[in-house]
Amino acid sequence: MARAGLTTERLTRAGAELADEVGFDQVTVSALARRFDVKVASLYSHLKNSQDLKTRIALLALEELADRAADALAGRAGKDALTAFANVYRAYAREHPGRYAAARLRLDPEAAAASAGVRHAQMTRAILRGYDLEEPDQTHAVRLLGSVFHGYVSLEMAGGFSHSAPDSQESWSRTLDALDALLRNWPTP
Amino acid sequence: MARAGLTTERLTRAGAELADEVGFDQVTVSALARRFDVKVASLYSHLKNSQDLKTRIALLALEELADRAADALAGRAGKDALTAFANVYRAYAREHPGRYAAARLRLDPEAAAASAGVRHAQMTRAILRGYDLEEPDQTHAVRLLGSVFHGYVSLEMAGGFSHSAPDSQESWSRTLDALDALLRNWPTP
DNA sequence: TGCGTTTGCCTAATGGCTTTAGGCAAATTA
DNA sequence: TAATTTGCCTAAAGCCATTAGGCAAACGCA
Repeated sequence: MARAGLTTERLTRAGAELADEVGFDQVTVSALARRFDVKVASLYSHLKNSQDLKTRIALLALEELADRAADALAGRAGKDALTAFANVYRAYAREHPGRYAAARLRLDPEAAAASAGVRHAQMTRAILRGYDLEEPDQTHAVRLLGSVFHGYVSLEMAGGFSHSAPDSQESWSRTLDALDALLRNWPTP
Repeated sequence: MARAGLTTERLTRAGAELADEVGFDQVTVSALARRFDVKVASLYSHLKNSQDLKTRIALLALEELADRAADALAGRAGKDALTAFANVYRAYAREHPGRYAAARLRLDPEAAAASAGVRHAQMTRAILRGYDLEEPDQTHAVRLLGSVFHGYVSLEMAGGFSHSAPDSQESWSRTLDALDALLRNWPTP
C-alpha cells in the first residue's frame, strides 16, 4: 500500500485544525487517524500518546500567538501597543477557538519554560515600558493584564456577553480604555 | 442485596467531591459508581448521562459560590464589598478547584438562566452601586470585573504566578487596589 | 400482615477511544 | 539489486458511556 506520509509536524497541524473545528477537548488520536484515512495505531509512531498530541498543539498555538503579537507590537507604544496586543489575543481566540483553548493547557514546567509563553511575558513587559511603572508594580500590572485579556476572551467565548446590551465590542473597547487609564495612573498605597 | 441508597442529590454531591479530588474533567460516571461500590449502569436511573452529571455539578458549584458571595457582601459596600466578593471567588477556587472548574462549564441558555449565575451578575451590579457609574458603563464594569476575577483565578490555578516574585497574594491585593481606583475614577472618553 | 406494584440495582452487550506488540511491504542505502 | 530501515497494518486488551431487560427489595393498600 502507498504510504500516507505522516509526520509529527503534519499531525500537529491537522490536530490544530481539528481543534478549531470540533473543540480542543474533542481532539482525539482516533479522529486524527480518520482524517488521514489511516489506522489509529499508525499515529503512535509519530506521537507518544494523546497527551503528547495535545501538548504539541498547545505549543504550536503559543508560537502562532506570539508571532502575531510580535507583529502587532512592531512600531507601536503606549495605548496603541496595548490595544494592538489585546486585539491579537481576542482575534486569535475568535479565529482559532480550538487552538486558543489549547494554548491554555497546563504545561509541565520544562515544556512551559521552552515554550513561546516566555515571549508572551516579555512582550507584556515591553508594553508596560510605555507606562511609568517600577518593580514590583510592573509585575503586578503584567499579571493584571494577563488576567483581563484571558478572562475577557474566555468569558466572551463561553457566550457570557452575548445576547445582552451593550455590544461586547463596545465593552472591549472601554475595557482597554480603562486599562490604559489605570496604567497611566497606577495607585501606590 | 441491600440497596445503596443512590439519589441524584447524593450523586451530584459525590461528583463534586470527586471533581475537587481528581479534577473536573476526570469526573466520570464509572469513577462515581466505584465510589458508591455499585455497578455503572445503576447510576443511569438517577442521571441522564455523563453530561447531565457535569451540569448538575456545575449548578451546585454556582449555587455554593453565590451563597458564599452573598454572605460576604452582607453589610459591606465600596471597596470593602469589592474585596470581599473577589476573595470569595479566589478562596472557593482554591478550596474547591474541581467545583470551580465545573462552574465555568458552558451551560445551555435555559439552564444558565435558571442557574445561580443570575445572582452572580446581580451581586456584581450591587457592588458597583458603591461607585458612581451610569449605564452603559456599569455593564462594561461588570464585564471587566468578571474578566479580572475569573482570569486571575484561572491563571493562578494554572500555576502561572507561582515560582516567581512577588507573591501572588501581593499581586492580588494590588489588583484589587487598582480596580477600586479604576472604578472610582472611571474614564469617560 | 400479606399481596401487588413500583423502583433500584444488576447482568449482558455494543461501540468508541487509547495504547502496545508484532508483522509485512515500501522506501532508502549501499 | 540486495539489505536494511521505516511506516502503516492487524490484533488484542483495557477503560468509559450507554441501553435493554431481569430479579428482588421496598412501598402502598387492603
